[in-house]
Formats: sequence, C-alpha cells, structure tokens
Amino acid sequence: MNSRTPSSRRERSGRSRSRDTPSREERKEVTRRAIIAAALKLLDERSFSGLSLREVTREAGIVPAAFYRHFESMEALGLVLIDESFRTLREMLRSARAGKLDPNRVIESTVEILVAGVAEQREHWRFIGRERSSGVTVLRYAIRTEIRLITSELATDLARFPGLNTWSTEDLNILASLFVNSMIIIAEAIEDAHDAAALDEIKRTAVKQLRMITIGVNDWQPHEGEGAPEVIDTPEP
Amino acid sequence: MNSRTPSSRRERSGRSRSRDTPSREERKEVTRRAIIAAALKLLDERSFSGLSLREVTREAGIVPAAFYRHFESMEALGLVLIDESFRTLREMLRSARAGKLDPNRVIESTVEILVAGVAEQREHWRFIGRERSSGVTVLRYAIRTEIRLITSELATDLARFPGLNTWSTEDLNILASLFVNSMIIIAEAIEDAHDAAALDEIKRTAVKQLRMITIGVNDWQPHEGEGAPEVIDTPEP
DNA sequence: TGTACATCAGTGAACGCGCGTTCACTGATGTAC
DNA sequence: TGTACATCAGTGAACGCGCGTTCACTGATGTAC
Repeated sequence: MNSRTPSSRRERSGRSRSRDTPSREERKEVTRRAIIAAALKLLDERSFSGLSLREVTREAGIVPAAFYRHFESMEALGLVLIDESFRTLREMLRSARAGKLDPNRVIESTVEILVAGVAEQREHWRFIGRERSSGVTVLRYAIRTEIRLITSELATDLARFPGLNTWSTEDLNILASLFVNSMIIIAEAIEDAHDAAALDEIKRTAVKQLRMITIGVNDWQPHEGEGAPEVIDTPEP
Repeated sequence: MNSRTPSSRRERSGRSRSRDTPSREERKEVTRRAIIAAALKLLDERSFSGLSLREVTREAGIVPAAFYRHFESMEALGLVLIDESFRTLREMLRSARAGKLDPNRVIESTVEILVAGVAEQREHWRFIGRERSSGVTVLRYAIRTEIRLITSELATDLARFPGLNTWSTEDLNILASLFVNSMIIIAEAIEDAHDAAALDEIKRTAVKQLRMITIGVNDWQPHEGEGAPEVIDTPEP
C-alpha cells in the first residue's frame, strides 16, 4: 500500500534523527534483536526443534502474541538465525583471506583463526553445528546450501595456490570440501572443549590433520575425468 | 528377589520351549521390539528431542502407559537405540575387517562397504548422524564415546600397515579420527542421496578424498613429541 | 505550534490440543501343590 | 492332571501443564492539515 520506505518517511517528517526517545521503528528493531538474542541463548542448550515460541518470548521479555509482529513463525526465525550465523562466518573467512597469511604457517594460522572465531561467536557456531544434521528439514537444507557455497569459494582460492592451478575444478572442489568438513568437525570439538588443555589438544590434532591432507595434495596426480592417483592404489580393474 | 533366571524357570516348569502360544516373556519382548522399531521409524523424519512418548506408543500399537513396562523414560529408550545402532555399525566393521580386502583397492572397498551398510541400516545411521550433535546431552556424549572407541580400534588396525608401524600412538589416533570423521560426513551425504546418480557422485568424491588423505600419509614424517613435518610447513618459531 | 485522526507494537485473556505420568483395573500366563 | 493363587503386560481414564494461535484492546508514536 505505502511504497515509501521508512527512512524516507522519517526524513520527510523533518524530525531529528538523533532524538532523546527512539522512534517506533527503532523500538521495534530492539525487540527483534531481543527475540533473536533470546533464541540464540536458549539454543546453546536445546536444539531448534526443542525450542518453543513461548520460551523465546519469555526470554525476550515480551508476551507470546507479540512474536508474530516480527516473525511469521518459528521456522521463519530459524532461517533468520541461519542467515545471521553465516554472515558471521563469512566475515571471519573474509578477514582471514584479507589477512595475507604467512604462507609457511597457513595451517597454524587457519586453526588459530577458527578457534578465535568459534570462541567469539560461540552461539552462532553451536547453532549451525546442531542444526546441520537436525530434524528440521528446511533449516538443514539452508545450512547445507551455505556450506556448499563456502566450499566453492574455498575452491576458487585454492586454485591460485602454486601446484594446485593445474587441478580440475572438480578435484579442487573435492579438496575444498575435505578441508571444510574437517573444519566443521574441528569446530564442533572446539565448542565442547571445557578447558584450555582440551583446547590445546584439539588445536594440535587439527593442525596435524590438516597437514596430513596438505602433504597428500603435493603428490596428487590429477587426471582428466576419472582421476586415478598412482601412489597407493592400482588402477581400476 | 527371585534370582533364578527366566530361562531356568522355564526349564524347571517342564514346558516345551517351542509351543503354539508364545510365553509371557516372549510376548513382552515382541512389544519391546515394536517400541524400538516404532521409534527408529519415526526418527527417520524427526530428531529424538522432537519425539514424544505418545507418538512412539501409538506407532507401536500400545497404550502410552504400557511404555513404562519396558523403559523407565524416553531417555532410557534413546540410550538403547544408540546401543543397538552401534552394534550394527560394529558388526559392519568387524565383517569388513574379516573380509581381508584386496590391499590394492582398500579405499574403493571401504566406500562400497560403507554405502552398502548405510543402505541396509538406514535408520540406525540416520539416528546416529542426527543425534551426534543434537540437543540431548546424554545421547550426544554416548555417541561420541562410541565413536572414540571405534576410532581407537581403527588406530590399532592402522598400526599393522607397512609404513605406519613406526608411527606414534598419538599420530595413529589422529589419522584414524581423520578417516572416521570423513566417513561420518560421507555417511551423512549417502543418507541424503536421492537417486543412483547422486550416490555415484558421492562415491567418487569419497574415494578421492580418502585417497588424498592416504597419499599424504606416505610422506608423513613422524617425530616424537611435537611432530613437525618437513614438507610444507617450516618449523615453529 | 496545535489538533484530530491513523498506525501499530505490545497486551492479556481465552481456546483447544497433545503431552508425560499416575492409578486402579483386567485377564492371560505362570507357579505351587 | 486339576485347582487355587500369584504375577504382570497391557488398559483406559484422569490429571495438570505448556503449547501455538486468535482476538479485541490500549496507548504511545506518527501524520495531515
């Protein structure tokens, strides 16, 4: 009905943008954030399917019916949570890329960044990890799609590495998903780490595992089509 | 109170073991199996925390109250399901080990066995995959414990391989968990595969990924303590 | 600036529903003699 | 074998509870003039 955006309306009204009392929109946004924060907090202990609308609104400090002013359903909230969580994750990856890692310590740096990222946004990671294989189909698919996207971005990055630039796109994607999958498992382990010692153990394991993969890559012989490496396995019969 | 086992009582009673009508115990066992089967069936679509006692009994064809004749709580049922699911998994691994794989095609065979295993006991695999990172703490820990056990058994196996027998126990465990983790992710992918083409794609990817890991292993230089490989990374500062 | 009206975020009560758990019960199976 | 009693898997009704969703409402914020 009204096609003007809220902001244009605000400007047209001539009111100061920084007033003593927040506008209706601003108040609404605060409540929306409160709902999202409440859900993420509760999801630290529960899985999404075990979360009730009433619990969320109780934690957010509003009445159950008010939920519908912000989200059509719990599922809609879930999709927003996924969106926000992956925004966090992508930001982490972007800044990691921009950081121009010391090429001699790529793996150590990667693991450090991962550990720091998980510690900083524990709720987002926990949520993604839980729902990745959860019972809520819509959320599961949304998460897998996001992960596939991240994997293909990593594949693009890998293509620039010396030694990998001759690989086929398919092989690069397979390698990328090997890395991403390992990262997922490592992140899950980090979340469950209770003390610094456990965390250190996880770091060391992670570094070694990523190294084992990386070393293999040096010897990989890409072939067109059905790639058959020559080191351990004999050709197909 | 009565320390005699049911079977000894049965024998003492002098009744034939194979009668036309099943004994009370046998009937009870049938119901118990029905509850377990009902739960597994429903868990194909839901996660355990989204499963209600009433749903399970409805599916099993008994009244809700009857549930308590067999399990103390839903959680107790969950633990039994984990136990049964891992029994299946372990049997698969045992027969794989006994099969004496062609050493030239270890990876292909492994993937084939995994695919067949998942297809055969889809419900068990799906349940484990879902609850591995679910919200139900007790189940999550139980599953992780079982996985750790399987990993350490695999490490023992790996120790017998030529080239790996010089590795430290720690490194073997790390390699084993790299394999197991990959298997978990592969199994998850298999469950979601909808047609033969998707399954084939997954198989090819899985084989390549496991090969990438295996090739790296050939070049791994184990060191005592803080193992620092010499191929890609420079030593720690 | 002042007034009259519109908007709409949040309220509070109400609803019907499926849930887990309890209880006394029933009637087939099992045991003792 | 026959009888009298014990066991116990499964029943059916009842309970209180938290749930998702609806609805008319209120009162602060926003808009038009």
